[in-house]
Amino acid sequence: MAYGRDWAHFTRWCRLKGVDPLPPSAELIALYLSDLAAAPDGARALSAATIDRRLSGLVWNYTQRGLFLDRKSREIIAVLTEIRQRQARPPARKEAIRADEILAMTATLPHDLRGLRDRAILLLGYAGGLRRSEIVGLDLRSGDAPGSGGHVEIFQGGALVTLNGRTGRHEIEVGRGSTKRSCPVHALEQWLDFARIESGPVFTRVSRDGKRALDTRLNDRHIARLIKRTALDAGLRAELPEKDRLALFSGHSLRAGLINSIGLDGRHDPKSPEPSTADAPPRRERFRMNLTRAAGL
DNA sequence: AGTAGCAGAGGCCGAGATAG
DNA sequence: CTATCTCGGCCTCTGCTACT
Repeated sequence: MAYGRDWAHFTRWCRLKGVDPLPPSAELIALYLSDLAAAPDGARALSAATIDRRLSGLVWNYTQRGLFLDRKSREIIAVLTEIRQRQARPPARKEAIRADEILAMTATLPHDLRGLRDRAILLLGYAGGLRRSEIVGLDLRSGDAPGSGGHVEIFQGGALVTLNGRTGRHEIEVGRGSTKRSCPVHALEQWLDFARIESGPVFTRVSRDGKRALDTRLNDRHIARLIKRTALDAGLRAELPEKDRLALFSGHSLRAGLINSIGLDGRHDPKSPEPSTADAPPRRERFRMNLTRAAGL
């Protein structure tokens, strides 16, 4: 339970201040919260959202002890409002990546097995607007390999990515790109072919010499590192210092990039009505919304 | 609308494999 | 052997979403 750590942190703070965490006192909590926002003794200042969540943790902990902390008390409301006003700023956004930048990034990859894999990851992730965890969770065929979060099927017209999300499954159609160099489906086929992958995790580890595909699923952390490294190598935003450039690109950038380039609102809408299937061609032949072309690949 | 809870993202560090 | 590289484990922070 993550709330256990909230409690531990709070009681440590109380010890340092020489006060008793029990019984709950709104004044004490308010003091604690404002300390979190003020970054005491060199610690990093927490954001209002985190402080809010910490407060939830404390309320929960008090409740577990049969006690009641009123989070709506005047003192707490006042300090939270003050923190929010002080920190008011537009939410931090990761830099979105454009299609030409993705191509520049893939161009920095070598032509060994690892390079094929990473190229497929970048292009597929970008064209499908996938999260890093969604990318590494993909299986070939619908299987239940450990850690599976969905699967991908390849057809003539493109690839169909099916994600098993928390809120149900949804499908993403990834069409073919305008050229082989920019085509996510081609990159995927190349990787699967040379890695001799016929089932199980789509993206696996590669031996260090880049000649053999291993059978363990890739960790999602690799995606984040891949994006940052290739963005640096490709010289994107070269006018910024390296530290800023690293902070700018994250594993989220693939998703954000697609959203920008085709103007979606950032979420797949599972409630949007499926087109009538009465006389539509079979699902796998449709690829009605070519995200790949829309994304500029 | 506000809250609780979940899960995604990044930092740090170390394990394991391989190159020299 | 040591150096280097890739990647995963574990942690914290925080954004997102379901629930009330």
